Amino acid sequence: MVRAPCCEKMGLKKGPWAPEEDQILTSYIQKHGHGNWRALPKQAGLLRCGKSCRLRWINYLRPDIKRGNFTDEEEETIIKLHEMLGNRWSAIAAKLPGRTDNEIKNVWHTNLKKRLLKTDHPTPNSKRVTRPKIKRSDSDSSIITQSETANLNFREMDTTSACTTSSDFSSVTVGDSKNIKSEDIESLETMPVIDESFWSEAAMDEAPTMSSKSLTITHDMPLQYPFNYEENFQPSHAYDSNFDDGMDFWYDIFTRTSDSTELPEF
DNA sequence: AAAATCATCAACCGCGATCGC
DNA sequence: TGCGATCGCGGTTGATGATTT
Repeated sequence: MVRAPCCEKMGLKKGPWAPEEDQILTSYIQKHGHGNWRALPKQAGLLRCGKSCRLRWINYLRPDIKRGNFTDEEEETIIKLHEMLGNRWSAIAAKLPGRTDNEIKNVWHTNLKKRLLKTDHPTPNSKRVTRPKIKRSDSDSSIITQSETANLNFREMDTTSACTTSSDFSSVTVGDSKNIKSEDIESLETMPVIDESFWSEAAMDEAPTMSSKSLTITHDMPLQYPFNYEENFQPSHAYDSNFDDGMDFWYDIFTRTSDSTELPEF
């Protein structure tokens, strides 16, 4: 099999993405989705290879990306999952809504691996020095600042309010927007009862009703730049393959329920 | 203050898996 | 069923800012 020539040989651009390119890619996916990554850049008018576009979208531009530093709980989850799954970053990412495999991989190599070498039993509350997020360049600074700002502003949805699209579920978290602790993955005995209809096909199109009052669906606020999410974004286009795995995970959690209607303390 | 070193993370690369003709 | 095209994953690199010397 003959490989397609790499981007450089085709005269395509490499390296960091410019805000204009982000805008073009975002607009295109909003309007048309990403049927064929390879054809996308040509159709969108980008001098990038499809691979690069896909990576940019998945790791950075997707509206359901959670930004900012990892919480202790998230880090503990990664450590635990890495014990179980090894370097299967995409599988680990599927368990951490809003986080990408690339991001998790980076965190593992730059932070967690070293921490594990120092101590066999790291504690979530152990004091750590967290370096501030690096501002990579002047052109990127607005993106990072606004993204981080956006990340601080979760839009909490009432459990009975409408979740009309699949992407509404893409950042599902439980227990007051916190993430799952590693121990909870092993012992999930007190989870809320979810109506079966929640998981039905129709539920993706219609507003589901959940029986647990303590379950909260959260949704990351869209990035200020370059999105105009509220007006223009079509959530169906945000669908990602990892979403299936993520849903499997949540389904697994919620089906292991007891009579309790309260979530465990995360 | 400058140079050297370290840490971070976006992006690239190559390969195996999967898809579709 | 075979084969080419495409996708997605994991490993790696390199640019850049932070910290240390």
